[in-house]
Amino acid sequence: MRADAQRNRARVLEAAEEVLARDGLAASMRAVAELAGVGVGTIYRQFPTKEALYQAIVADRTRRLAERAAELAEGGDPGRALFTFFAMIVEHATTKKVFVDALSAAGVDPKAGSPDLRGPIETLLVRAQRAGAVRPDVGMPELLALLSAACLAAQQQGWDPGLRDRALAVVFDGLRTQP
Amino acid sequence: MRADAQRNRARVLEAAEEVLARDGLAASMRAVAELAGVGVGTIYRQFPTKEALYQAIVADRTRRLAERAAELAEGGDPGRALFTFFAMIVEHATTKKVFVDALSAAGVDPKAGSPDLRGPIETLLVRAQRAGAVRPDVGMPELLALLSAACLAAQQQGWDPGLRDRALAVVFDGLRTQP
Amino acid sequence: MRADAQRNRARVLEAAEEVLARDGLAASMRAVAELAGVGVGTIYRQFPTKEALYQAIVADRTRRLAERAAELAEGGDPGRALFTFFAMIVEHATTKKVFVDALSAAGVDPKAGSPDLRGPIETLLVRAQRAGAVRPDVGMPELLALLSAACLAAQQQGWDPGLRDRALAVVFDGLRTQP
Amino acid sequence: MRADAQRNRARVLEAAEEVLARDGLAASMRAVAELAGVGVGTIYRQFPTKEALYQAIVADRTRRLAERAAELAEGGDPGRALFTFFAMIVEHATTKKVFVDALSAAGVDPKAGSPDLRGPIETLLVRAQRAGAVRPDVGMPELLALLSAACLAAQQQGWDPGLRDRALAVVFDGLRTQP
DNA sequence: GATGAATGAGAGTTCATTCAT
DNA sequence: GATGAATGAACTCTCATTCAT
Repeated sequence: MRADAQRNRARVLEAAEEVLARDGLAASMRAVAELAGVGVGTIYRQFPTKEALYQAIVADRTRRLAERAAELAEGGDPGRALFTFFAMIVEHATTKKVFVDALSAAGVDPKAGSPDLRGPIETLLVRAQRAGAVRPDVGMPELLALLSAACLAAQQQGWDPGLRDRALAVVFDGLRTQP
Repeated sequence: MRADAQRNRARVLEAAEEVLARDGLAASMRAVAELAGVGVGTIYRQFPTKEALYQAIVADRTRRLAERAAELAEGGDPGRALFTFFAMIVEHATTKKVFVDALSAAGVDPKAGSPDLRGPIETLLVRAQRAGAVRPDVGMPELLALLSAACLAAQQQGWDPGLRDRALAVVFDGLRTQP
Repeated sequence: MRADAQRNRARVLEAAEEVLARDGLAASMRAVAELAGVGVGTIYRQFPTKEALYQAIVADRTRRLAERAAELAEGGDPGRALFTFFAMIVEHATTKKVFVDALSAAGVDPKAGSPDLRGPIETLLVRAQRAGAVRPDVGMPELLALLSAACLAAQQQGWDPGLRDRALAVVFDGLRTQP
Repeated sequence: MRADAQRNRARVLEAAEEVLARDGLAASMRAVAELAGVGVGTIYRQFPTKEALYQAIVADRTRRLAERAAELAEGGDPGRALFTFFAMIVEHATTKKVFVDALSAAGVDPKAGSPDLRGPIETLLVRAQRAGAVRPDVGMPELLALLSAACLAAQQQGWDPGLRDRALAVVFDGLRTQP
């Protein structure tokens, strides 16, 4: 791919995230193009469809999160690692507001359930359970469900850091091995 | 208001809920009108705007849920009452799928945070805390945040009853007074 | 159908014929709407698709021509009747220029082959053959082929009346019973 | 012109004919470029405009047909020569379907009237009339009109060989010296 | 000279909203 | 009061054409 094409692709993705965050699902391709400073045709060269653009955003973001998960899985306190990742991903959702629902409504699993992320998260969960930090009867489905729920609510209602901490504290307590 | 106008209002609200549930945000006024068996003009006579129609649905639904909360607050096990109401509202979200995001994306607070519901929920929470069934350091903000989160995720991802139970079990454990 | 809707439908059809004649296949719905003095939405209310509009024009025109054919079939010189109708239809194509190709390219049979017209034309042909005015070995397929050909060329190249007469004279001589 | 440029020009013309035949008027430059195995820019270097490309195709084809006409004019039965050429050109139109209308709709005279072909055809006509095979009162305008008509209809409606023969038989009979 | 990425006007179509019937 | 025909802005997407690489 040519250098300019690559640069434009990046600009489009960035702009699309921002516009999606502002306008939600109703975001128009024209708005994305204007923010990116390119013509609409340029977007369509890279992403044949509006939905394809959305999916590309998800994929991009998922990849970055998966990397962070892998890092966390390699060292330190297993329980802490899982909770840290959980909190991090929710914080992410808050920052890049509105984007989760846009995507999931577009038929894309919200990031947590996205295939690439399942593996890394499962690793974190299993490690935490082996270390006795998390109840052994908690499975991936409910963990992902809770994660998605927190992401959705955080971004849609704009959880501030304090609220996020308090809400997640409840969830983490529920996940912890009960004495 | 004339009798037929009142009947029409009810039919429109009912149809709007169903169409919203089916088509999500993209629901068109025409579709609502057709299902209700009225002309689009008739809708506009009652609801000046699409958004006004949505808000009316929320209000309608909120009112009914508030009634249920009040009933629950009057008798029985206080802890059980809170959790029952919590679960009930999430189940509701699953059934009337897609409608939460449609509304919240339209600028309407998801039902849980809606003013009319705050009071009844607070009553349930305070009672449960007084009875020692729920941790005293849990406040309304995080309770509502968790409730919204569960509703959003449940309806957007179609939580089945089993998943709902397991996910809520974690949250409820986190809310319960820790030994 | 309401009176105003009917009036608009007629205006749209008329405008569409004219625009099609001017711009050919590339005619835009917006151009039709502007000439008709209505909004584009008004067109779409009556004709769900650009192609549907085109087909409606064909149907309209076919119906009118079929009526003329029926009239001709009822009296007078059978040979003359066939040739008169043939010439009339070609003249028609010249006047309402470009519309034939627009339609046929849109997948619609050029008027001559259009189902409603087959019957009336066959009647004229058979009568002319029985009267000995037209060669008995000429069949409908080639008659329609020649008719279509003349229509297409007449409208696409704007045959003037003199040219039309001379070209059709050749065809008619070829159709006539050879001595 | 460099050798590779010349080769590209040929490839583009060939591809353009094929694409035009397949997609008709809606043929896109991109499709032509892809089939030719060149970039779109390469086409634009040789043909400043889409229409220029179309005209070049016509010119190319006309030149080849003119050569055939000249060959036919040199020997054999004059009447037969005219009719043979007439039939040949119509068959051509059938094979390279859709292309005639694409061109003529683009404002290009259908091949028969194209300047380069007028001369050769006139030669054939005059020879046939001198030999007494064709009526002396038939002029070039109506001959070209009939030829165009047959070409247009043949390609637009996909005349099969049998239909072509029967339709042309009528025209040829009309052209022949009447006893 | 060749390439194909970028452009942006313009295409068909939809839909919230208005208003004559 | 009810109706649904009319409106036209806005949408997604295409494609002839230009120009940096």
